[in-house]
Amino acid sequence: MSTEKEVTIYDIARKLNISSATVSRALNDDPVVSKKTKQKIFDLAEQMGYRTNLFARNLRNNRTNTIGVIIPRINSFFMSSVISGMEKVANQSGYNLIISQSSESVEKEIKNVKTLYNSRVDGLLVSLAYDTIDTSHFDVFFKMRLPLIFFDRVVEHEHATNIIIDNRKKAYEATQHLIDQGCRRILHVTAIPRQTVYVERLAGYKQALADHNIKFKEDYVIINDLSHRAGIETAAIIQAMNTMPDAVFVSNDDCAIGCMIALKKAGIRIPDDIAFVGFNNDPISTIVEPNLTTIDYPGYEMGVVAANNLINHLHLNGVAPIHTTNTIIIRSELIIRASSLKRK
Amino acid sequence: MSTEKEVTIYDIARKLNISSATVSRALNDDPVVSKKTKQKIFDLAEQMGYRTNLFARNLRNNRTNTIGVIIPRINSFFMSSVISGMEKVANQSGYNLIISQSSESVEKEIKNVKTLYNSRVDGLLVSLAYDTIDTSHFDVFFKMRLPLIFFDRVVEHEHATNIIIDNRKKAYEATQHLIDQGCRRILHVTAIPRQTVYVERLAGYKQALADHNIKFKEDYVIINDLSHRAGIETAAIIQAMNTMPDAVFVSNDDCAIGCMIALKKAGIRIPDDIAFVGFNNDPISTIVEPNLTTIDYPGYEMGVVAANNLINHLHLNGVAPIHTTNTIIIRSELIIRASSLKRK
DNA sequence: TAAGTATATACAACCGATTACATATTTTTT
DNA sequence: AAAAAATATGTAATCGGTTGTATATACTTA
Repeated sequence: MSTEKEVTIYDIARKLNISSATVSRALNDDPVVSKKTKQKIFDLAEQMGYRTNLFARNLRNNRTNTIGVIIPRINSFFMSSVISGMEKVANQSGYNLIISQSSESVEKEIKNVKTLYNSRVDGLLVSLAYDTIDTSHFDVFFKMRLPLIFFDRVVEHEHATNIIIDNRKKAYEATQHLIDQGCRRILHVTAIPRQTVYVERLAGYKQALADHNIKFKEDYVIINDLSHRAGIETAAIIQAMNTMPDAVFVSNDDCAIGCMIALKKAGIRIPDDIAFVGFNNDPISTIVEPNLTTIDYPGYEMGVVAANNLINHLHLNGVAPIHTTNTIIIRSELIIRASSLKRK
Repeated sequence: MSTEKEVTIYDIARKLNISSATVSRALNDDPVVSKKTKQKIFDLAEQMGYRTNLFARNLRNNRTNTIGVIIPRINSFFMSSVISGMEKVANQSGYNLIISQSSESVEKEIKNVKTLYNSRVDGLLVSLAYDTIDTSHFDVFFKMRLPLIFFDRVVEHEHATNIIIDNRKKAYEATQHLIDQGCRRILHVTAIPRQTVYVERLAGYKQALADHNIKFKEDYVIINDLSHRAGIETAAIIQAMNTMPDAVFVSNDDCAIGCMIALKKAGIRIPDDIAFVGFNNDPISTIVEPNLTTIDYPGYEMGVVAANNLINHLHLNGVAPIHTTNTIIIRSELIIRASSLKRK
């Protein structure tokens, strides 16, 4: 075994006594090259173990066939499903994915944008960090007319497409479902309503209450980081209340389950004393007892749609500017399980 | 807003009336360039919004600062943790990660290797697909002396480093623990012992039985794909047995939990009738009731170690050939929870 | 001050593919 | 058989950095 020198089109050209231009054309299947020559070139390339030097190509073409992805964190069921979907689509279309995590911090997100910009990705798929409000760090992309798609945690932007689910409607449905079960004191546990997702969910929750003549109470909204641990803490808060709620609608399954388990340990019956609805439809929602009612948030599909959309746009190459489609709403669904069924 | 032309070192050189070579050297902080000139160049580069063209650089340097990752599937807790760890390390060292999924198929894996090879990744981090036995598709990498690290699903190879946990020992401990709890009819549910991981676990299981004078029975080993669904099917098999086992040691939490829940539904008490031990320490193992005894498999750490190792090797640039370290064993641990505690 | 050394900058080739344009070869038409 | 058209191939510039070598300038030293 020894390090082999890379084979170039020049090597092939020399051996066949033809010009490198012809080799290049042949390898790109240019119809202008005769079938005979093409075959010779293909065969020799194969035999010599030729592989395109993508830098040389990209340097000329000024395209990388690479898509940048920025997400808060990869290791949740939802996010890894999204990535899985994106990877599949990208791979099929000959694109590579460069994934970077913002770890929920704007600073890191800004750094990531810079890195990906310098890596000359052809476009960007982004789910915003927890505390991103100002999005001017993406301006470099808009300036260079590079397509950008936000998904899940999005922000309205004239030059970007958003891919989301109808958070308001689903939150409405979740709340209404609880009301239908006879609940009246419904708590909403969510993250700071800074990101649209949470604003919308809160709005849906409020609307459902209003539509059923239930008065909205400020202290029935609990704000935390939606972690499992936060769920446990929320359980303590609930137990300390004068009148306990009869239902809790949480913006994420992890947190919902943390809370549910803690309450169960304290002897509170789910759903009889307190009904629960989560959000995301993580696999854990079917493991916990009772199984958690939740909103199915199709991560894989979201990843597929986001990547497809970006790649389509890249192929149209500016023919259809990205702001023609502004928002894509993915189908999502309330899945009713035992944790919220008071009336069997 | 308008598409801006990219700024090159030539633009900077022209404006400052110096040569592009000096600009290039200055931007790479070459000590041969005077401080004054450097400052001028830095300032102008900043002001003009210069960014390095990585293709041009890579074309010259023949390095990409990119690491390829091939995994069976990203959307499991374990794998996404691994990736998370890799991404963190890579990002810190200025490397990009290109992740591709083999979807547990050799064919796809072969395709991925080719793609990554053509993308000129500097090295490869690989966890093998379910049915990969022959690994000759990695030969191109060895041939070009590109470093390759296997993790989790590994294969012995003279030129690759393996990063694993001590599967045999941990399986031994898990089995011994069950024996200590008084179990004697211990079932082992695992994948086809084709990949070392499963071979080792099976070996550890057998060894523990042997060391405690329990006769190994061929039909106490159940082979499936370790999915949740497979767990449910396994529950049916167990119930159909003449004498049911008093313990089950499963090679993965997902499958263990599927089986456990199905048995519970059938009225079998866990752990009193049948004790359970899983593998991986997925978050679900603390959600299910009773909580699942399992082996903590530190994915994040594994990702960190794998990426660190590869990058170290890249920086040493052949000084330390990769086969000097052949195997790295990550610490892992049996975590005892209620699902296996017969003696409280 | 002249020679010698150190420091700073410039020149130009190079990495490997792409492609507009020029030229050569073959085929078709008259 | 000559001209026209169609087809196939070649020439050379280009993308934007990097770097070995040459040259120019400043600083020591004798």
